[in-house]
Amino acid sequence: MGRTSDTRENLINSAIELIGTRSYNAVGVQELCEHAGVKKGSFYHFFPSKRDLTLEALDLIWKKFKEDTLDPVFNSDASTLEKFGTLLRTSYEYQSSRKDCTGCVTGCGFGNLALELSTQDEGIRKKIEEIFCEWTRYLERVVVQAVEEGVLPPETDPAATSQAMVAYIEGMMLLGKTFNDPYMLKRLGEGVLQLSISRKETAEAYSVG
Amino acid sequence: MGRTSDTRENLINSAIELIGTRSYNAVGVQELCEHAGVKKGSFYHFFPSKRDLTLEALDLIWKKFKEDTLDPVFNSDASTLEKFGTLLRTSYEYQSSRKDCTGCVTGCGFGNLALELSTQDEGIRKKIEEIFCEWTRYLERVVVQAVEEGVLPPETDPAATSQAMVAYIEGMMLLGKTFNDPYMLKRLGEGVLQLSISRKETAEAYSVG
DNA sequence: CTAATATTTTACCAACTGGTCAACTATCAG
DNA sequence: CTGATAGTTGACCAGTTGGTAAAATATTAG
Repeated sequence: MGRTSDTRENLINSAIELIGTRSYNAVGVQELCEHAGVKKGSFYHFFPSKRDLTLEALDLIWKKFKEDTLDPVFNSDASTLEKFGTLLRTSYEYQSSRKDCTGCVTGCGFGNLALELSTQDEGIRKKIEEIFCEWTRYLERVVVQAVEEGVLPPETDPAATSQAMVAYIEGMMLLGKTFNDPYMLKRLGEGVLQLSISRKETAEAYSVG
Repeated sequence: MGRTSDTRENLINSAIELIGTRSYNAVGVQELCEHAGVKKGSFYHFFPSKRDLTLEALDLIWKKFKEDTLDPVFNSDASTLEKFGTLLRTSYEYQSSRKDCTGCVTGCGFGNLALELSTQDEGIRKKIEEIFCEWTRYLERVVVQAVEEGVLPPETDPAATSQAMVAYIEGMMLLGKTFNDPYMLKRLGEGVLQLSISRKETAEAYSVG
């Protein structure tokens, strides 16, 4: 019954586009509405607040990232080396295209919002934490596979290593954005494989002082 | 001649404290003034804009970080392993204390502002880029030393490796903030040493597809 | 003691913030 | 054709945003 419309989706996509290239606080409800071709009243018909829109936008980009990148890459029968390589290359190409059309390397939408809002909005922080956890689990499976293939050493701790990889990838995106240089991702990408952490060895190495 | 005051310093310190625990856009000029015990007119007597205050705040935290952490650690005659270990432990302890007194892991002030403002303010982006460059140079010297000590393999590329380390540390801080868990830094810290990149080997490993 | 100067204060601004509400309109199921 | 329902609209709100300008007040060097 009643009318149907794609206003809801338009608003979510506008949020992804605008907040993704600038920041949460730099984009107002007004601008979001103008970009979506919608009046402010409609905004609050669909979303109780800007924050709730953002939460849904996070869900959507994570879903898309899984469908478009993570699943195709990690469900393929490629070697682990190829899988990591493809993931990194995809990130590089995406940031490259962002720079071409917006003038800026925009970085990772999750990392961006995490640093801007984690200390101020527990709900958003929690959501991104969960996304990072899921992402880590994706990588963990490949790390296990890599150990089986002999690409990573047998003492490798898959949980620690995959989390370190997520950290490294986020740091890579952060530097790419800071230097506004997509090529940074290409160069840094070469380091991910180095991150295989074997608990026993390294834990001791640092317990000085 | 004329009056003297510490209003300027107070404002810079307020900016470090407030923007550092929240975000640039979440803290207004008004609040900055209240925290510094100063009227808004005084603010604009010393700084042409909030942005300029922020630029100076960045200078100060970088200067302090060098004096309090980087210089003491890296000019010591400790082994490279101890140097990296101390740097990491200092980060952990600082974020730990932040959590104790603010309730939040606040992360790296440079990374925070970089992700929030890089696409919107070229001057701030450039300043943080320069800071990351200087930081990389600090680490590079230690990487060279580590190669000499035999802690890192002789094929190590010091420039690439030190940059990868900065990326990794920033990613570590990002995850620490996202999970609001200082212990994350402790666990992830164990991975830095793995990052020694030898150009020839890894570059080829990824040139698939 | 004075005069030049540095700092502080007060009052003000237009533009914008996120958000509300009630009236209005299009649309779909029966 | 009707009525319930879903979506749209525009006017409105109080509070805040970054920033301005001029008058008032300390302070210090000479």
